[in-house]
Amino acid sequence: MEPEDFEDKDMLSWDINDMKLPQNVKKIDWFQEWPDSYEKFIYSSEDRSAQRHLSSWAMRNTNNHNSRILKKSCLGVVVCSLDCSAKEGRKIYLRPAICDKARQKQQRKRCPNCDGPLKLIPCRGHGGFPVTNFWRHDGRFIFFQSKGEHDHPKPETKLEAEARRATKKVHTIPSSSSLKANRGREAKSLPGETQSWGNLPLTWSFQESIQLPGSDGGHLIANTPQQKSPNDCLFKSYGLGGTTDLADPTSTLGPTELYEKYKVSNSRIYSSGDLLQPPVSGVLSDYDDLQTWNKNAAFGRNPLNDNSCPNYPFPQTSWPYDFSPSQNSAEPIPQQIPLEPPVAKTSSHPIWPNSGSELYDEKVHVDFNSYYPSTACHSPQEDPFLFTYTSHPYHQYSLPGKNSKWNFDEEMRCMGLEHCKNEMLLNLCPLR
DNA sequence: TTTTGCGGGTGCT
DNA sequence: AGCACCCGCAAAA
Repeated sequence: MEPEDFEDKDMLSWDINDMKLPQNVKKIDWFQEWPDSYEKFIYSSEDRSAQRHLSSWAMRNTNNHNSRILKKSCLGVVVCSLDCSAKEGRKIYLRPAICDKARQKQQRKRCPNCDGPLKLIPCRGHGGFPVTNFWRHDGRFIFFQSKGEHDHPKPETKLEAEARRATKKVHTIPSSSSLKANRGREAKSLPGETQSWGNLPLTWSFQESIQLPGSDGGHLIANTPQQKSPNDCLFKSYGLGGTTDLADPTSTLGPTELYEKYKVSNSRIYSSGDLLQPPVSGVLSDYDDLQTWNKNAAFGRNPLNDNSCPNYPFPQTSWPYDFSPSQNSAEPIPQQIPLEPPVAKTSSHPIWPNSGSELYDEKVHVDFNSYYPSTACHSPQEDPFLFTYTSHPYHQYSLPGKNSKWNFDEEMRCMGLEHCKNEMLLNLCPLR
């Protein structure tokens, strides 16, 4: 079969090992942050996340002696061997280091919660072997195929793990007396914390704060068997979206260009009305450098270039599919991105008051978009929370149902997490 | 220091 | 041959 002969119904019939892969792809997929089961996706070659073969699962490169197809296998998840529970019963699900050496080193460390030994739960979701992911670049697309179904909880995401390390560094660098003072308090509150694990409060609290159970886009909005990327969820949740217009030759903006176009200045995060705000008054005292705060608070996540849907423009209300919150959560939502030119309309995002109108600083960014992703887009599997904590190892929040329009206050109340809201800003500062 | 990709090599089926 | 996995290397972050 010639690539050109592929029809929509054949879009799923290809195999990563096929000599020829479909090239007349009409719909490309949203980047999947948590691909699971036996799935296949076709991403745009412009998709930065796809280009980087990203996954929130801890995937390590595996040599398959085929330079055309990149193969990665899952490393599983690192848990506390004592099966301790942190605040509110949350479990420890750390991201295994990808590097063998780093992973060995990691396993010698202690549980950040109880100081107990850590253990690695290997992935055996593919016939007893780790789940494997395959990536293949072909033409204008990047083909992805996963084999196996993860049989373990989700680890923290790459960016979350990086943020944890970064936070640790911040802590190990005495920069001010106030910082030192807070260290003492923090150390006291976290007897199990080691230097290596650094600022757990930040990671945990931040997750807790950002995690909006009720806004679980994965279930709430998309509610498809497979996980949606953070951005995916967000866009769907708010009826937002973008597209890579491969069908329209007149389109002058590719995904990357659109991404650049919609970058928002770092200063935006301090705008009134933003979900995340800079540390205030006393809280801020711990951080002389706002950027430092900003960086930590942001977890360095920017879906636009590091995470999911990196290439899709921000807010656009006009979209071939109705991803509005009102959509029945039980209804499957197309996960594919039709390659049709979007009708660009200006819209105001609930948490990006002026999103799309200003530019993000690529280096110091707060990416609200990506927050949801790992927090709000959970598969029915288990929920690692942003930092691998969860109220229940395999918890799953109830679905708000049709009227899932996100209301921060309401969600917090409904989920009995009112305190999250109250502590949110404080939690954003790792040195509180 | 860690991630990522690559590739040589080995052992198993 | 296909697969899993080990190892080391190099580039990049």
